[in-house]
Amino acid sequence: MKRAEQKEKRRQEILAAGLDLFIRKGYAATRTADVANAVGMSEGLLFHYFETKEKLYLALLQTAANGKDNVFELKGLSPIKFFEETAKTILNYIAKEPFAAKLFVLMNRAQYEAALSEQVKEYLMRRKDIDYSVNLIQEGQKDGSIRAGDPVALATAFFMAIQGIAEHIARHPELPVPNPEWIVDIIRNK
Amino acid sequence: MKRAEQKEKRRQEILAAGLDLFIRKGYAATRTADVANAVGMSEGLLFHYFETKEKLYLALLQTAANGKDNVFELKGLSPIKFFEETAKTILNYIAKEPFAAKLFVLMNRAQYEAALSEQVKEYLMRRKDIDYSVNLIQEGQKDGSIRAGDPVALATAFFMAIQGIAEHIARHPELPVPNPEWIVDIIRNK
DNA sequence: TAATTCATTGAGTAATTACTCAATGAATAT
DNA sequence: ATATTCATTGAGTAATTACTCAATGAATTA
Repeated sequence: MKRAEQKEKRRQEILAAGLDLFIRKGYAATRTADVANAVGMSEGLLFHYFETKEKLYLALLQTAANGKDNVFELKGLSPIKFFEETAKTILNYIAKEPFAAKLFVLMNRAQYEAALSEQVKEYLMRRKDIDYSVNLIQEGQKDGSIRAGDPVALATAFFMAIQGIAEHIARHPELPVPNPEWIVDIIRNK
Repeated sequence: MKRAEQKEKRRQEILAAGLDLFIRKGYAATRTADVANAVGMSEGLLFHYFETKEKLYLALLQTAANGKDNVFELKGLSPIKFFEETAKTILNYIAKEPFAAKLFVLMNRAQYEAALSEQVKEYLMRRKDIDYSVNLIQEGQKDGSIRAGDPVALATAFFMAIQGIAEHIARHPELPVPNPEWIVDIIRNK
């Protein structure tokens, strides 16, 4: 069974190289030749592993979607705890799992990337995190744990702050990762 | 002088359409045909106004660079005041001047966009805002206005949070804009 | 009015690039 | 040992796309 192992290993190499290039240069600007080059294989061979460039992208999105589900298995927590755990989970991932961090970036970017088929768009988060958390924000405002203000604006600020930080750190893994509690202070009532 | 006025007006239309598409789809994915279409002109005519797609991009970057200089005429303020003014200025721009907001997004994205010539790269911010503000963070930590923690991580958190929020709002102008003070609370000492 | 400038178009071109495919040889199975 | 599978290559193709250019007619100038 050596062949199957090797094949899977090669597949993962392509996925990693593709992910890195996609989040750095964007989907459209990433050439299949670039990906093949990064892995150290001929361009032709790439298509032995993934039928099309878009299917490579799709495979990454599916992986990301699965990971994201896990991150958001955080229901049932008190409002402020939910946001604390969310920030902590995502930023910890970024520090310890660069691949996961890049997937997070890819996932959020995918919404805006053009030139993607309908099939791909099915895998996109429709900013459910924000929708869901708007309710939580309102609860938190009632129990006094979250500051006053427009709940949508608060949710946007929280998630987009994490998004901005995650994008930057995913591209510059050498930089120190901010403390998740700092981000929670965007919405926390003091 | 009607001709010159019309020409300048048309030029601005192209710049606006290009900017919107560039920040939505990215430079590489934006077709010159898309831009022409958005303005309502033939693709050929576009090249009567801008020699190349890249020179259109460059023109936008130059505009952005000028605007940015103004935003960062904020030296001489106390550390925490600097960050308060920075957050306020940028987020106010986003609310009131969509064009300026999109320029801000473009500017920050440009660093990562591939397929750009050396000429373009001269116009890119080298994250001077972060470099400069690391010193300010340290001062603020001494005078007690800014919380303890790695200054680079704090500066990253602050600017990347603004970046993430700005990107999102520039693309969804209908959403409520977060209060700048919330963002400053990322770094503020309480 | 006549001459001239120039905005505008649409068809065409050269370059790029995602993807194909026939050929090869090394690993695996028999 | 022989046959077979399949990873791998590199040359080739069709499609896309940035950009060109000759032609046109409307606005401007003389």
